[in-house]
Amino acid sequence: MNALLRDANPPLTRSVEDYLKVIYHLSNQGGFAATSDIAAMLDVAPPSVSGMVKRLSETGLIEHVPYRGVQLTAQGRRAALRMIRRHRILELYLTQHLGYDWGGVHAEAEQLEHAVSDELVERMASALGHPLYDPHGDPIPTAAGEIEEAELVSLADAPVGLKLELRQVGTQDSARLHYLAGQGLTPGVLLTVSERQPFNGPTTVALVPSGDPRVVGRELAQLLWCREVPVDGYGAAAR
Amino acid sequence: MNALLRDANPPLTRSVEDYLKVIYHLSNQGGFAATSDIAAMLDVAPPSVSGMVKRLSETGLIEHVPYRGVQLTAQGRRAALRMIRRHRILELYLTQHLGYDWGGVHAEAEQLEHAVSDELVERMASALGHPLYDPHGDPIPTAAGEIEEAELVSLADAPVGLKLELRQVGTQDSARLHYLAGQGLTPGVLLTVSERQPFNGPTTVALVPSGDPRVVGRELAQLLWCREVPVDGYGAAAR
DNA sequence: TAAGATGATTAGGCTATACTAATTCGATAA
DNA sequence: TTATCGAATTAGTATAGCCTAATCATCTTA
Ligand SMILES: [Mn+2]
Ligand SMILES: [Mn+2]
Ligand SMILES: [Mn+2]
Ligand SMILES: [Mn+2]
Repeated sequence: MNALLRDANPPLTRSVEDYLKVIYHLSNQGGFAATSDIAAMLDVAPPSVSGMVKRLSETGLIEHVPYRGVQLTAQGRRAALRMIRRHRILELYLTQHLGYDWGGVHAEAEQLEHAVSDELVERMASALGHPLYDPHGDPIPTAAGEIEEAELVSLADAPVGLKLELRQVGTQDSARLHYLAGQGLTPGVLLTVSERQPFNGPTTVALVPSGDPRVVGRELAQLLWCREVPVDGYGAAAR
Repeated sequence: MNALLRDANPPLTRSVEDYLKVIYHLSNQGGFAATSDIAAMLDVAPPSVSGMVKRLSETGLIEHVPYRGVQLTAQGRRAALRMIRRHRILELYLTQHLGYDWGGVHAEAEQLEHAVSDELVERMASALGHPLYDPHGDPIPTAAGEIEEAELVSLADAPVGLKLELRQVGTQDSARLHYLAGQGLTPGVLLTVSERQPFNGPTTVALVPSGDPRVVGRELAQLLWCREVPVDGYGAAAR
């Protein structure tokens, strides 16, 4: 078959969709996604990434600077955000309508995101009342491809004394998620930073309004992304 | 990599899963599924089927008699029924919980059946109350791999005068399904055969209890599979 | 500034799945 | 009983993904 006659815009394969998502996450802060980081996140060998990168840049989904890394083009970014929308709507639907807990949804959504039709995604979004956040607090991109960019501080960096709303939990690891849920540390919770031990020590917080203390080690604290709340306090209701 | 060290039981690919399903449907009545019929149903070229048939028989999923066709082994049959269970539960879930109509579910389920986990399938089955039939009236295999074998007559062959319950609609074509639904011809409906024109002519039925007449051409009548109902009449309630 | 170390790429191969063109088998019909 | 025809198979090729081993580029450090 003549290459010129081949479909100019074939649908993306599931591999390509996953590559675009991880490139989005790795280059989100404006930088380049490195080959080895992409390889690690997708659990493939670095040469596999080099090969895929060649194809993706030929099709105009990414920009490749050899030995530096890659970034998404506008087209690639649109495709990535479409996948992220699907993934997060699926996660929320599975928790809200099918009894999944937030530690178990990720793996299921990782598969389903490639199989659902646009129609099904939008039907689930409707059934959920067009939600803005997934079960982990991550913002759901709109169908038009816009995504909320919140300025959040990690609990590991938040100064003592601050009152915070926990907004996002930055892991998909189900053991960590289950532990955090057991501690009552889920998106939407209010807390104040009561102290922090030196030398990368744990952070102690007090839940609001109960006042219950929680001691959070640095590894987990780095995963807890928070929004500062005015101390007089109706920030959560205003969200 | 040494072939002997490769995974002895790799998960089935989506292609393999679809081949097994169509072989099941084509060889259901005990016969052999022909290469060209498999090719037509999967919309691939016959040599592609020959190649796949070789691999599937090497892995013990089918039995191949060259130039005759193929049949499923016990293992292949189990795999096929597992896919059919997934497909039918998905179809029913999409219609019952997400507002799909019965003409639109098939294509969606055809993709999702390969992506859902066993856990998700069983959660959907629970949410549906462990249903026995899909939206088209087809029986849903159990998780253990058993399937109801009903003796049904096609409306095209049913003798005049008989009282019938419409049980299954044997097509996935959405135009035909929409038309039939518009005529009130959906699984569970009761009807009596009032007359049939000769020379492959249409069959006229009366809906029960309304008595409304419906004239059904031979092509559609052949798709309507019915169960005979005792004339005194509580068959439907006993189902 | 030259050597390592580290990370990226190229070279070469493998499997799954499809295709077209050529060939072969088997059933039917002269 | 053989010629023929349609179905099935084989031969050969392509693409998407992945791999390991070898090479190459860039950054760091002595
Ligand atoms: Mn995925
Ligand atoms: Mn999430
Ligand atoms: Mn179906
Ligand atoms: Mn399918």
